[in-house]
Amino acid sequence: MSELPSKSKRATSYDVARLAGVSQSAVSRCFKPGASVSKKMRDKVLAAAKELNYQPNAIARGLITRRSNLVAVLVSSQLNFYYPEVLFQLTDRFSKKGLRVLLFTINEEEDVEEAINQIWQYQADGVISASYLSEAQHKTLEDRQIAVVMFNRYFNDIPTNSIWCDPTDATDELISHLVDYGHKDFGLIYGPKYSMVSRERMEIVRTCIHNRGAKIVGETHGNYRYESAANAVQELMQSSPKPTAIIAANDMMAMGALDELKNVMGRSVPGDVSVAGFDGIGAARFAAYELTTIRQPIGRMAEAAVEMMLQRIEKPETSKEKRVLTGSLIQGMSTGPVKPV
Amino acid sequence: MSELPSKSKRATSYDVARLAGVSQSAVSRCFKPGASVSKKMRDKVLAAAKELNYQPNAIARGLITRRSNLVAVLVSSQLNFYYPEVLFQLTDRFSKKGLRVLLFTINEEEDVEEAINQIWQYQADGVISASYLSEAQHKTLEDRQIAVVMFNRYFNDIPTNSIWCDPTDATDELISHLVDYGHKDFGLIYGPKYSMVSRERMEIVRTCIHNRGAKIVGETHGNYRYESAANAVQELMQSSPKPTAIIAANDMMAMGALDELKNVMGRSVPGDVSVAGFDGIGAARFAAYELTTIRQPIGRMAEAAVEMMLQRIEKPETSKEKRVLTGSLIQGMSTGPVKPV
DNA sequence: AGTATATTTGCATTCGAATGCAATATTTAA
DNA sequence: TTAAATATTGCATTCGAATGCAAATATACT
Repeated sequence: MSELPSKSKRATSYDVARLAGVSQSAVSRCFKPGASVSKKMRDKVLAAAKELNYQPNAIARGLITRRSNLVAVLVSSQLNFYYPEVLFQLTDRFSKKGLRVLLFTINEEEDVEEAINQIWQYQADGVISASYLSEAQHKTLEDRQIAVVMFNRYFNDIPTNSIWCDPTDATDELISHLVDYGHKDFGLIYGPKYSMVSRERMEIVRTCIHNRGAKIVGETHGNYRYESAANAVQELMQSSPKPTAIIAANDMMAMGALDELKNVMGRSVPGDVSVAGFDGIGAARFAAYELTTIRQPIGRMAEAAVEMMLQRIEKPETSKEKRVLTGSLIQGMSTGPVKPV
Repeated sequence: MSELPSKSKRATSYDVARLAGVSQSAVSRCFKPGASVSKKMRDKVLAAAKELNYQPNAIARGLITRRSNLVAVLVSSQLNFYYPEVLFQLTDRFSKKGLRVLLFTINEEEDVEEAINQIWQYQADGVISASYLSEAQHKTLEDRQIAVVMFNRYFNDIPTNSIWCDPTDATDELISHLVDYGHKDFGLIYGPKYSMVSRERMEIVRTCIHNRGAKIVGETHGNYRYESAANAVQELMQSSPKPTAIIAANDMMAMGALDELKNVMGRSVPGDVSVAGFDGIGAARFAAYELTTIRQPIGRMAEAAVEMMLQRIEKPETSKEKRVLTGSLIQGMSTGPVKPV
């Protein structure tokens, strides 16, 4: 008949217990899903909890249960619209499963180390990496019993829990379309040299091009960002013969390439040059681009990643798994027949 | 001489203390910045800590200090490139200040309630809201002593800690340019009805237009997303006289409007119609758009928000503050003189 | 009713680090 | 050299919820 509860001080399970006239353990059990509690007890406790605005303290809970229900998500902070899409998809889904997202943006290699430290300090239950992560760093996390799921990357040498998108079929479809359209000379824009995704995608592209009897007249690198495509295109257009089709390792660069061709170099797309990318980000569908692209099913990939993460957190010992979804070709307006000479 | 440390079990401050032959309190103090520790002690402890891979457990620390060093960030999950930019800027900066970001994506009103619950459970020290937040919800957070900083929004009726961007001068500059270019008939695309940002921006636009002796020939609403601009533009172009300049409440809609005009309706921009937006997002600078827009200094706003948040967390009692930065006009290629008839 | 069984509840302890206070060590001043 | 002042260290307790185990209560069965 005296304490004002929530105003100055947060109510604890003891406060609720006192008000409801039961033990603290009882309160705790009322907030634990499968626990053994009678209906009468639960009603009493929940009423008291409501009155005091009580919500269990996740910090205290985490301390004793050794489960923080936090998942760290590592994404690159570069201006590549792919990352926000992935991040938001993951976050929405984790929320629904009762996990909170601790966000880490990665600019440079060192940021990963710092993130790993923080992840360890905060006892995150798991990590989704959609960013660089060395094998050593991966191992550090595993050693510390933190579940790791790699999003759109994996290691060749060690088993990894990962979600991967296989663009092979869609790429073949893309290239054969282009070849059917009369394209024989291709220019390729890779992502950064260290990027496995880029290497893998472009390797498939190369193979398909050769299989279809066409050839690569120029290859260069960008850094996955829009701006980096401008130089790349300039360089490719120096080749002789000039490419009639340009494939970029992601949509951001494809958009940059398309803009450079149309708006700076005054070429028409797809009239003079066809352009295609990878990812299928939202912006690729904007009318200014209508990009032909190999789409990753980001929603389904996120779904799979979340599922795998829950799995790993529950049963850390089960063997590693690589889940592969397939990319699909989106036929946009940025590719078309070669202009008759 | 027996326990293997990190492999199966995480080292605690006690383990470090034992190895270094000191007390647990000493270990704790070695990890607290300003604490009283001799050099000898610190060296011994840090060496032991290193050997055991020890990092203080943020969860346990949070329990006793009542500071989680977590900041919740609420952003809308809609596909509007403005949010990721803000989010990443905030996250980068919070990291540097030793705060972790707990991310909440908001789809619908109810998500906010859930987020508030989680914030309470996780004892977040503060909340940055770049999303809906009702006065009642704001009050709930304040009552619970959680620092709240509103990003790009504020309440009229109650004092709020907020960061706001004032576009007045830049808008006046924009409109006067347009009027000088001969524009007399304006079409406006608002954001969603409930959006204060939209209302405020467009009110300024209206005022400027009237002050300059031009007139508004059509007004309609979008939902801030790219796609929503298509209908809006169709509607505006039914007006008579038709607008020669269209101002959208954000860049996403301006981009959508521009694309609808150019690529669907076959008008030239800025030849037939000039288009301008608000925000100054990265995509607005793409060559396909080169949007004229009123830029928010997102980096500086994020900086200010982080600063204010730290301030609030340290000294919750200091009086509320609204910090206003000014927007600036970016002259792109999407606006120009009216075509002579 | 009386016993056996199943369900609820409470007690006491635990998780890992921080901190006020007292005890000890070190430095300074005289 | 010694007393006084200062800097370090350790002890013991605290934060708030979860849980194994034992005690108490309810239910089922004969």
